Amino acid sequence: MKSEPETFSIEDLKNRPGQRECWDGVRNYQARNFMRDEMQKGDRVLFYHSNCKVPGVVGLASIASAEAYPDPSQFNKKSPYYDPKATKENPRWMLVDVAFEEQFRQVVSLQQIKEDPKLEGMLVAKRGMRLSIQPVESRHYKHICKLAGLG
DNA sequence: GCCAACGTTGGC
DNA sequence: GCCAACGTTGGC
Repeated sequence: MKSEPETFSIEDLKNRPGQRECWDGVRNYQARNFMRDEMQKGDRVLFYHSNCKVPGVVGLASIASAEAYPDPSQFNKKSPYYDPKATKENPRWMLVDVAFEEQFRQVVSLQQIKEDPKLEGMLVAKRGMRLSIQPVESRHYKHICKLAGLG
């Protein structure tokens, strides 16, 4: 899951009460569908910092909600994520809660990901891939953890 | 700050 | 339903 650290960083997640937060503001259907249809409580997440000095995976999180539920910010007129076409009866945007697990001592940078043959095919390294939530293959996940120095 | 790639919008 | 125009993402 990608986030711009200036907006919401892994440190922010770590410092939230209960070290968890709802992943609001996703306004892309494909990303929404991943949260709604693919994610289950306890699933591990690679936390990725984008649009920053060293983009890359900065730590681990996990899915903390039993299932996806409507993103409250879509109903909030004061929110930058407000969606006038969404109604409570027919919400358009769903989210999951995410819990902090680990912060890597060192970022596994996008450049590292691109250069490592064992990470070949990772979506995040593909040209033009902007999707903010992406599936990660188990072998890629494991290798990222290894690079980060985790057992 | 540039700009390529992509997603969404809306006129027709 | 096509597609041009526009807005956003995000690496560089």
